[in-house]
Amino acid sequence: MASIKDVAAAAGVSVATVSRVLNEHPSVSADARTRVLAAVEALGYRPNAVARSLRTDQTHTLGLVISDVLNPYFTELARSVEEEARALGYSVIIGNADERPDLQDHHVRTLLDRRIDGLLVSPTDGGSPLMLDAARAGTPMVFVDRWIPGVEVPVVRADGRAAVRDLVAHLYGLGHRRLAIIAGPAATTTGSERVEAFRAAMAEYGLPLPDAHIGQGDFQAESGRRVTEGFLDLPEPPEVVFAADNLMALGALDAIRARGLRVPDDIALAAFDDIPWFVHTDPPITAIAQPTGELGRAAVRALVDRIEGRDVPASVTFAARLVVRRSCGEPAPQEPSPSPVQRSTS
Amino acid sequence: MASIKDVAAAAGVSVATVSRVLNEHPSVSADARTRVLAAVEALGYRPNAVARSLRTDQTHTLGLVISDVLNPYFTELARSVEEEARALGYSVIIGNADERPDLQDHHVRTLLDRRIDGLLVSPTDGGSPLMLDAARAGTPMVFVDRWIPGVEVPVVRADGRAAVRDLVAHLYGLGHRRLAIIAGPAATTTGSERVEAFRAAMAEYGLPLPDAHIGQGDFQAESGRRVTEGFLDLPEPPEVVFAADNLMALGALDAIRARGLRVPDDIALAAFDDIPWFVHTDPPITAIAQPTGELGRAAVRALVDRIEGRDVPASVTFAARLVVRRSCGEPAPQEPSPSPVQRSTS
DNA sequence: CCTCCTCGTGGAATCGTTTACATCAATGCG
DNA sequence: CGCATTGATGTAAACGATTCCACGAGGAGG
Repeated sequence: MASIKDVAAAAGVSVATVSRVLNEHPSVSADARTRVLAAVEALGYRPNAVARSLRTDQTHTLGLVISDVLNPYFTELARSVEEEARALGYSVIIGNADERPDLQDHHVRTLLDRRIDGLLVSPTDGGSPLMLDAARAGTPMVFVDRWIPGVEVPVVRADGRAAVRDLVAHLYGLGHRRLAIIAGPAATTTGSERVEAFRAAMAEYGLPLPDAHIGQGDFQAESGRRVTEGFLDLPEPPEVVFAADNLMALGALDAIRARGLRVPDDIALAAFDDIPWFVHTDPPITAIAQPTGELGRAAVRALVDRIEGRDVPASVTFAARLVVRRSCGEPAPQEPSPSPVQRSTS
Repeated sequence: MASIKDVAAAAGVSVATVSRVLNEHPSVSADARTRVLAAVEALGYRPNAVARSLRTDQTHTLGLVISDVLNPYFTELARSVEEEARALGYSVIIGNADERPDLQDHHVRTLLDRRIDGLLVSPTDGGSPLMLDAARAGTPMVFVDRWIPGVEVPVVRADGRAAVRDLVAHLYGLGHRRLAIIAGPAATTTGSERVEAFRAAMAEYGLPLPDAHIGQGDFQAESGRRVTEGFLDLPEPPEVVFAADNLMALGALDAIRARGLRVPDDIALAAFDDIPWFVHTDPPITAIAQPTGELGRAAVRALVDRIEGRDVPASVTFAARLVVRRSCGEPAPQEPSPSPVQRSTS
C-alpha cells in the first residue's frame, strides 16, 4: 500500500509538503498542491489512520459498550449513536457485553488499548475498577441509559417514573389489583429504578406488592420465562405481569403460551421499552416507550463536547411515555403523539 | 498514560526487554521478567495498540459491513461474528450500511484506512470500485449472506431454494393458487435469488406468476407496506404474500392491519428470515429460517484462515429450512428440528 | 541598498512499539 | 586452556504519519 513517501517521490516534493496539502495547511504553493493531488490520485493513496493516530494522539473514534445487541432497544440506540457520531466526524466501535460484567470489562479494556477518544457506556453492573479508574484518569466518558451512582460522569437517560405511574393508573382503572413485576438486575440502575417506580406507584394506589410478586430477571428472555412460570405457579397468581424490558416480555409470552393461557383474559402483560413488533403481537402489547434516537444523539453530542474541550457536558434526562395497547384488557385508543422533551442538569 | 519507556525505567531494564517479556519471548531471565511484571502492575501499564499495529502491520481487527443493523437477522449475524472473532483473538468493527451504497462505501473506506486485517461484507449493491479494488489488491475478504457475482471472494451463505420450494408446496397444499412476493433489491443476490427460487417453485407447481405479483421492495419495512398496499389494490388481490425479509413482512402486516383485514383468513403471509417474535405475532408467522449463528462463525473462520495464511478458504453453503406456523392457514405442528449442514466448494 | 518579514519548502524529531543486530558473559567441549 | 556456542541484554532502526525549526528567496519599507 502506498505511503506518504511514495506520494512525495511521485510529486517531487518532501513528505512534509504532502502532509501539508492533505491537512489543508495554508502555506503551500498552488503548483505543489496540484502535483501532490495528482500523485495521490495516481497512486490511490489513502493516509494510514494508524500512523496518524500514533502521531496526533487522537483516533477520532468513540467506543460504545452496550449491554445486549440482541435487544432491539440497544440496537436502535447503537444506530443513532453511530449516525450522530458520523455526522460529527467520528467512527464508533461497538462492544457487546451480553449483560456479562466480564465481557463488559473485556471490551472496555480493548477500547482503551485502542486509545479511543471517548467512551459511551451503558453499564451492566456497578462498574469494574477498570472502568472507574479510566473515568478518574480523565478518559472522556458518558453513561447512556444506565449509569453508576457516585461516579463523576454525565448521564444521558430517560426517566420512566411518570410513565410507570401512568401504567399503574391504567391497570388500576381496568380493575387490576394484583400486579407483579419482572425486575432487571439490581446492579443496574434501570433494573432497580423501574422496580422502585413501580413500588412507589403501587403504594400511591394503596396496592400491596408482596415479595412474591417481584421476580428477579436479568433482562434476557429466558429469565422472563422462568420468572413468569414462578408467578403462574403461585396459589394466587398475579393478574398482571410487567416486564422491565422487552426481551423478558418475550420470555413471559412464551411461558404464558406454554400454559395455554390467554392475554389479557387470563393474565395481562405490559413491558418497558417499546418495539415495532409489539403492534403485531397477539395481543398488541402495552409498553413504555423511550425516545431512543434522541438518547443516542444527545449522548454523542455530550461526549464530543467533552472530547473537544468545549465545555463540561451536563446530564440530560428525557421522558418516557406510556403506549396503551390491548395486552392489559381494553381496546386501545389511538397511539398517542410523542411527548415533549424535558431537560435537566445534574 | 504510561508507556513502555516508563516501565523500562521503573524495572531498570531496556525497552527491548520489556517488549520481550510482554510478547513472551523465550530469552529473558526470570529475574528481569519478575521486575518487568512488577513495574507493569505498579504503573498500570497497557501496551498502546495503535503503536503496536503500526509496527507489526496488523491490527487484529476484522471489519464487518452489514446492510442493516436494525434487521434482527443481521444483528444476530453480527453477534455471532463478534463472538467467534473474539474466540480467535480478533476484535470486530461493525459498519452499518442501512442498505445505502454510499454508506457502505464510507464504511469500507474507513475500515481500510484503519488497516483492518480482513473484511466481512454483506454487500448492499453490485459493489463499488473501491471494494472491488480492495479485493483485487489482496485485502482478505469474505462475503457473508449476500455476495457479488464474478468476484474472487469466498462466500458464506444459506441456500434458500429448497426451503422456498417447501414453502410453495405448503401453500399449494393449503389450496392457495395466487401467490405474490415482495422482492428485495435486484442488485443484491438475496434479493434476486429469492425471487428466482420462488419463480422456479411456482413453475414447478404450474402456477402463474404475473408481474403484478412481484413487488419491488428494498428490505425495509416501509417498502413492505407500500408493496402490500399495491397488492391489495389489485382487482384480484393475491391470496398469499411472501416477504423476502422480516422487515418487509412487518410492513406488510402494518398494511394488512390498516385495511382491517385478517391473516390468514383474508390473506396469508410468509417471510424469509425467522425471528423470535414471529412466534407471538397474530397469527404466528410461517418463515424460512437460516442458521444465522453458524453463518457468522463460518465466515469468521474462513476469513481468519485467509488472514493467517493457512489456506485459501472455500465457500460454504448452509441450508435454510421452512418453519410452518399459522399465518398461511393451518394449525402448525411441532417446530421441526434443525436441518443438517451441507458444505460445498466453489 | 540593506534589513526585516513572509512564504514555501525540506530536514529531522517524534509518537510507542517490535525486532535485527551487536555485545558480553558464562558455559561446554576437545 | 582456548574457542565456539548459547543466552540475556541493550542499541538503534524501522513503521507512516505530523510538525517544529531552519533556510532561502522574494517583496516591502526605511
